[in-house]
Amino acid sequence: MDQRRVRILKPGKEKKGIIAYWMSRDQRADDNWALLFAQKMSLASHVPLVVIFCLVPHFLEATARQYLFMLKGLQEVETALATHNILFFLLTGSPEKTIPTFVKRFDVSFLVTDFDPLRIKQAWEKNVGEKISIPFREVDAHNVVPCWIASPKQEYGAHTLRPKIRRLLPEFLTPFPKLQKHPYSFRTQAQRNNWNQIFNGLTVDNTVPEVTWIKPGEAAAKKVLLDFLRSTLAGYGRLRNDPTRDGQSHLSPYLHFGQLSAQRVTLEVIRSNVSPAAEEAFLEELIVRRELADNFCFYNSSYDAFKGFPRWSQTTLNDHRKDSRVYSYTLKELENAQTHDDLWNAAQREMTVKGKMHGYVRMYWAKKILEWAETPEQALSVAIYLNDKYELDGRDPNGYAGIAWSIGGVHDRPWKEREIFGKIRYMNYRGMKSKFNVSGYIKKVIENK
DNA sequence: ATCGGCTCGCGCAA
DNA sequence: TGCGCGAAGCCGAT
Repeated sequence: MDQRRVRILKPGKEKKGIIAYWMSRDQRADDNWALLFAQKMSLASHVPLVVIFCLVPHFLEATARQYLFMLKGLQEVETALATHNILFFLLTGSPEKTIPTFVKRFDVSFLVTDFDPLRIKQAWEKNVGEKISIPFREVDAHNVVPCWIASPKQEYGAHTLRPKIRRLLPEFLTPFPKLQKHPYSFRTQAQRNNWNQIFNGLTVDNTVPEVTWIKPGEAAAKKVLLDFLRSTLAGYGRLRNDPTRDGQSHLSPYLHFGQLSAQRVTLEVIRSNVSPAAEEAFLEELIVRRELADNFCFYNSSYDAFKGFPRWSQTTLNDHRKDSRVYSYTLKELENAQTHDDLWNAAQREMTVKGKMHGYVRMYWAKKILEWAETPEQALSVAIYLNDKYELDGRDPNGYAGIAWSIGGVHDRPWKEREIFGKIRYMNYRGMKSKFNVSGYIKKVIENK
């Protein structure tokens, strides 16, 4: 494995004792560079390997929809790890407490975690590091090109990140070694996790129910990937922006929870021998756009705030604060899809019912919130609130970057100045109608197809 | 249907 | 210092 994937969070020499991988963003047994790295270290030291996951109650306001998708995936991870002689611990509570306690209790000698650019994970890592005295490593198991290697700074747009990724891709797009059956067993009194008890004990928002059109877990993810390669990839470039067609990959929930590796998807797409145009269109989204979102969140800690917008955008939005808003809605009205705009209502309804709004409509949806909100700050917080509450892949850098693009011109350029938006790119109903069959989309959402 | 202008600033060439 | 060009568009002219 390329050592540039690994960052040293805490240096130090390894003592005797087991090695632990604190799994967080990359919730899978296969194709996981953080797990593979932890196993390599354990094999070199001839010690057992364990995997820990910290279940945080009320994580960033996540709902039953997201918790159940995640936990069912983790249940599968436990089984897969067990066949490799690796124990899986599900701890409940804040990682800042549970991880150091675990390290002490089981004499962990070396700690590995996976990379996540969001503030909360970065803070957890910092606080865990301060409370332990063993070496601590972070592995970027999510991106094909590790975030800090792709670029050392916040990029201005896809066009500045793209050439950097392209140059490094041959170095990082390598096949995955197989996880080995671990030869060193961990003897402990720890009992297997009681999943029913975990599901029933959840004290999260139950008003947002599970969805059934997409199944959680690594096995389901691989099946969806196969279906995509077989039937959708060839037309991806042509159909992905038409929400009345089934032209998307549907992989984002799996990628978000790390139930599927973007690098695995890339390898399979290339192996599929699809046309170069379709391959390029899809890899642009899968790699360049996703890794740009990680870059944005990692290097801009205000990724969900007005002050995280580029200067020109803050200036122009400030110039238009006093513009009169023609429409205005309460959060409840928005949440219940009760606006005058039937396309917007359909988009909102698609999200609340399916847990996934079509990518192209998402831009329109967020820009309308800016148009109707009293301030850009309110627009931002409402869009993030709704996205994180209903989307299966809420709380993802992709979501924050997408909303910042729509409302704050992040990774975009200025356009013709107008009311409220200032120089932020404008989108309207007329434009949507010229791009796809709006009434067909609305009908499709209402019929829940 | 198609085209240019809108408007900012990076990044590279010179 | 100059210049080309960019994540998803709009608008008006032709």
